Amino acid sequence: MFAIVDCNNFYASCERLFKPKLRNKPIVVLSNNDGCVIARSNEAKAIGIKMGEPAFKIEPFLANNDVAVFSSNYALYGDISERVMNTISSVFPEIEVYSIDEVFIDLSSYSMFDLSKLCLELRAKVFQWTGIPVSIGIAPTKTLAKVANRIAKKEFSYNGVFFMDDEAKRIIALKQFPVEDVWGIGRKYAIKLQQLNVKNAYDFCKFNENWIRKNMTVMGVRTQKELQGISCIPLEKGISAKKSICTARSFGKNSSNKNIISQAVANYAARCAEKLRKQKGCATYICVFLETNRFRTNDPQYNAYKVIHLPLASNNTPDIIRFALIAFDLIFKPGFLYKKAGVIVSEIIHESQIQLSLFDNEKQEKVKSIMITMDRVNNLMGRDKIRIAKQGFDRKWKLRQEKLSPCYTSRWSDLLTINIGKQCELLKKSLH
DNA sequence: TCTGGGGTCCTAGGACCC
DNA sequence: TCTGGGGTCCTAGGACCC
Repeated sequence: MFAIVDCNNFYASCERLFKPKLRNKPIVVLSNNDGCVIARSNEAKAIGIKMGEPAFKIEPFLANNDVAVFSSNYALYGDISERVMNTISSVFPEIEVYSIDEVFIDLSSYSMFDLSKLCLELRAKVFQWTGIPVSIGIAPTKTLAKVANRIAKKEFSYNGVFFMDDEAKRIIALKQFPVEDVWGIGRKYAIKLQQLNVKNAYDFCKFNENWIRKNMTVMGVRTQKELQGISCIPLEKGISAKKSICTARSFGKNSSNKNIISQAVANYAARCAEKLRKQKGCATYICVFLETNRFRTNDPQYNAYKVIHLPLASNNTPDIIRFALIAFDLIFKPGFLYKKAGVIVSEIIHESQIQLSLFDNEKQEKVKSIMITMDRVNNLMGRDKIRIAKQGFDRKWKLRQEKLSPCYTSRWSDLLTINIGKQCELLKKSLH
């Protein structure tokens, strides 16, 4: 048996945590650059705000409906996520953290009869300890657990926990579950399937396996088996090292200025190097890409990328920046208004496995110790306190984040202050 | 004016080998 | 008249997830 715990409207719930006034009010959280809606509270969903909607298109609507709008605050969400995960693993040690707001639990060592009760208790505990509401789906496979989770979330009578514990429940659930919502079936496959009259998860379960294998690869077959109740996707414990790492951003303002964009690229490269060091990996390839704004169809368009094979796999910031800028120089063309740039590092090997060269080992060691010191200082004093000159100082390319909430739990200066005296007065009043 | 960012996995097909 | 059979490796592109 597996469970999946999914935080309800996670980013919106995080924003609400420290602003009780927002209870029962519509909230949306925007993507980087305040671009699109990426999270909505139930109230926001109810008034018809769509996922992925560009913010500028619905600005008047948001204002008229008194919707609280936030820029995304990943420092806050990451920290709250960690608290949720820690709470869950204090109860169930066998977990797989699947995303910032989802976690799978292996329940095979528990008695079937206790599962509902245990999960209801877990849900209450997470809410009490972190303030985040969650939904829990329990089923014999991960894919079915995802289905169960959806039911737990939608049918309020289940109190946030739905246990698919027999065949009848499985069939009823699958029959009412749209095929496009199945975990592993995306938009493209859904369209093909619907054309063949496969409308819900139950139809898919019964559908021709050969067709699925041919058109959806073994991944599709695996999904089908999982829906039939045959577990094919095991729980993955531990954090696996990334095979590629990408840092890419749209600029707050389009730019054609080579200097400004190269600073942005240097900064993305620096982020990649940091992420590499964090997982003790060294990259063999580095790729830099540039994009103009594809929505401005009247503007001249130019998209380009360049991959460079590093002479020696590396994770030190000066190296990564240097090669990123070489690649950048090769693709940059003047005269275009650039919207976005990014750096991807790939073919990542463990730092202990780098092929050392004959002569410059001493230098390598030196750079390595500089990086360790730099990371330590920056962790303590704030990102980029020590940086490479190429990263620049004015940060003209930076994101637009006009509605950023405080980092309540991860920055000293943003801690909430509570006026106890006033709270006591209010409490007394309410008791009378 | 304004439209996100970060990943994984699989396969077909080409190039090459004997 | 007739033109084999078996393999590996790499990459681009397409699908998916949050």
